[in-house]
Amino acid sequence: MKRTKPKFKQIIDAAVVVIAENGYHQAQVSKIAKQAGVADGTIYLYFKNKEDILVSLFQEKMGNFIEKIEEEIAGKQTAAEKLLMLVEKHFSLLAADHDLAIVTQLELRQSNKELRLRINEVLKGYLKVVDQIIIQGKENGEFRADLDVRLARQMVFGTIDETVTTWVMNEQKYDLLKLTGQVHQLLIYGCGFFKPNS
Amino acid sequence: MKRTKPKFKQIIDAAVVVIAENGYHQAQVSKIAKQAGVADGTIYLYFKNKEDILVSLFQEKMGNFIEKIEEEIAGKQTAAEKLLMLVEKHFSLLAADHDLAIVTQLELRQSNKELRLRINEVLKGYLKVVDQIIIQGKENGEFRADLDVRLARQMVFGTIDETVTTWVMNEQKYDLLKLTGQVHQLLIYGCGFFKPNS
Amino acid sequence: MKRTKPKFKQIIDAAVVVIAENGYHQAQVSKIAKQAGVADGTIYLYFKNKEDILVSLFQEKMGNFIEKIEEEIAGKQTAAEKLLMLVEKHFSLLAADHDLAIVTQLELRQSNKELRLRINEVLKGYLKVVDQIIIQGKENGEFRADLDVRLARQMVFGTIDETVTTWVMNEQKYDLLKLTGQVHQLLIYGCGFFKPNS
Amino acid sequence: MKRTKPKFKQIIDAAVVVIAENGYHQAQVSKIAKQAGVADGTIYLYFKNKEDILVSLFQEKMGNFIEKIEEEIAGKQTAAEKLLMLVEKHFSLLAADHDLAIVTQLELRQSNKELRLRINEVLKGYLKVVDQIIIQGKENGEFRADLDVRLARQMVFGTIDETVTTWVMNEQKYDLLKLTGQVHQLLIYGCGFFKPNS
DNA sequence: AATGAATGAGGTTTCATTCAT
DNA sequence: CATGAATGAAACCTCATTCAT
Repeated sequence: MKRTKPKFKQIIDAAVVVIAENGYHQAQVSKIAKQAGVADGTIYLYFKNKEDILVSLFQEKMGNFIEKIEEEIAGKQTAAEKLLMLVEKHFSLLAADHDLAIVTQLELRQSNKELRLRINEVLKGYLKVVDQIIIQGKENGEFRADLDVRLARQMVFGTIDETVTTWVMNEQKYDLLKLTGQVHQLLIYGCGFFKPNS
Repeated sequence: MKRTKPKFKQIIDAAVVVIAENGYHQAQVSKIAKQAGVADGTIYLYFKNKEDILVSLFQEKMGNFIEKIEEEIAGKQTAAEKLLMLVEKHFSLLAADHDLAIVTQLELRQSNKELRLRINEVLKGYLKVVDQIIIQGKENGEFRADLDVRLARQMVFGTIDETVTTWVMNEQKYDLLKLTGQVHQLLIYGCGFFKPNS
Repeated sequence: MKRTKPKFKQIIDAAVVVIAENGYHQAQVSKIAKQAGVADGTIYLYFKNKEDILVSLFQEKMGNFIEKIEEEIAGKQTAAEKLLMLVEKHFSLLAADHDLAIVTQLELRQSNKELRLRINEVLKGYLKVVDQIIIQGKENGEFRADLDVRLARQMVFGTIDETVTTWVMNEQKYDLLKLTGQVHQLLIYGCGFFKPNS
Repeated sequence: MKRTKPKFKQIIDAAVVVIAENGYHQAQVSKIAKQAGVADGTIYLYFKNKEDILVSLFQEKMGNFIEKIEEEIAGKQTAAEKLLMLVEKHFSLLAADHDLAIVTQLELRQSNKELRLRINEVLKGYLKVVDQIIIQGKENGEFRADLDVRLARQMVFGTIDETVTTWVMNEQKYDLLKLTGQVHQLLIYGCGFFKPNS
């Protein structure tokens, strides 16, 4: 399996660095090869084409991402606690890797429609986790019974994503992790966690 | 004033159509000129360069957008009513122009960093409107007093944007406008509109 | 006759200024029109095309040039005196019009082969004057009998031209006119004015 | 070192042929590539841009030029002999390569100011050689003590250059080399080689 | 497995010239 | 006579991908 060979990860990590430093449109294959310490042609022994590098990058990094979040969530009971963990992990994982944050929030979004569709495929795993939390919340009465799962998921992902993007665009000047509590509150209130005043 | 001449709008509208149909990277100036019914060179009598077409497109369309929303909002009293109008207008304006929706949600995001920075400048006007609503809501007690304005704004914009993007990516198969009420509810609950159950 | 109308000269003078200030390749017809205070299209009422402006410019300016030199030379007796006057006038006329000097020595030489051939046609009048001086010098014994007229003419023109070009390239920092005597000496010595040592 | 690779010279030689045959402004990169038998893109593995081809062309050819002349001159004793050798080599090298003569005397002069400045840098090496000959001539009494070195150099270069240009413009119909003796005589007389008659 | 020299398609922009007013 | 908005052809350069070694 190619994906397990050392050069596979080596090239992906090089891609993250090169894209973060130079931007998506200035991340030529030759630059990535140089950063990875291999010849241009070697890239094509591990990846079908340039798009494949980027999709693999997202799969690899986001795969880890989802796995870690699922592990942490498994240990929590309530939907609200799970959501808190999700936000915290989402923030902490990106805050821990500045280059990756730049790549996922800013640079990779400049890719063409086809590539973004394939990236969205990868994202679906993450969105399913969110859906499960919301469904659980509705079932056990934490959240409103009339909550639309898809819309709630869009609020959760949209809010988290917009928060991280704003943080990256502000050059990560403030502490993203400190926002966890307030963002979590926005989300669970939006989900009707506390019953509207009766 | 160039921006008032008929060909200025003519070229911008042509750009929207061409980008929506062919994608950002396949929207050559010659295609836009052909669609607009002018010569390639004529484009450059009205725009400094290709980037200027795209920025002007955004300014023109989003400018209208913000103006219309501000007008409608002015007639409303409460922050919740204003937010409802904002969501409704945002959805209805994009639902009314399928091509424009594709361009703003998917295609224009592929532009390079410099162009996106200039687009963000235009967006700031929109975000200010959101901020004002949130501030009013906090002041008159509709919203939580401990609500962080910036985070709330990010939730509002992130949720709306994510909702529209999902709708566009699903090829606009369902009625975006029908989501208005539920999205609005998510947002005002998130803002603590109804006091947590006491 | 078009050439006598005021706008004809007006446009030519504008061309000299624009070319001197912007360089040959940045001297667009529209810039010349603006400098001349006329519309772009008006240029084409007085000149067949852009090349015609440049050839006319050279004819007009160099025509004056040759006329003035011929007048001055007519009053001199010996070939050596005539050559001195030629050098002096050549230097003084270009030193008096810095823009024209830049245009003739640097900018107009960037024109294409065809244009340069037409410019050379105009130059022939000047070269004939030089030839006549050299022939007279040979006939009356001032110059060597074995002097090749064509080569001598090339020395005269080449030396004067190179001197002026160097002066222009040095941004006209020193006094060109002060070189007259020494340049003259180079030329008449080259022509064998003083008999080789016997 | 790129400059030593065979394709470097191959492309430069192709550029000389293409420019000589088509003229400076009709010498597209694609034509040069075709003539050199390489792909368009290959050009850019050896040259930064089109201008770099032309500067390198001049450096390469004129570099050889200056080297050869310096070698030949080293074997001569007097300034007059050295000057004779300079004229002879200058004429013979250009007479031996008709295309190069066209390129250096006519076509390359159409280049823009920046390119010509870089070409002039290369020329300075040639002019230094001339200066040294003149200075030697003055020191050992061959030439006039009051000879201005800079003006004399301008005469030498101006005369030689004008002679070659005229020969090229006359389509190289006559034998340039046969002019060597007479041109040499013009130059050394101009330098006062034979004392003026006393 | 690894290399890296070579390939070649494709698009933005300028500007001389025209012609309807 | 004069205008100036409109035209449209034409070329440099980049970079993902290949393949002989």
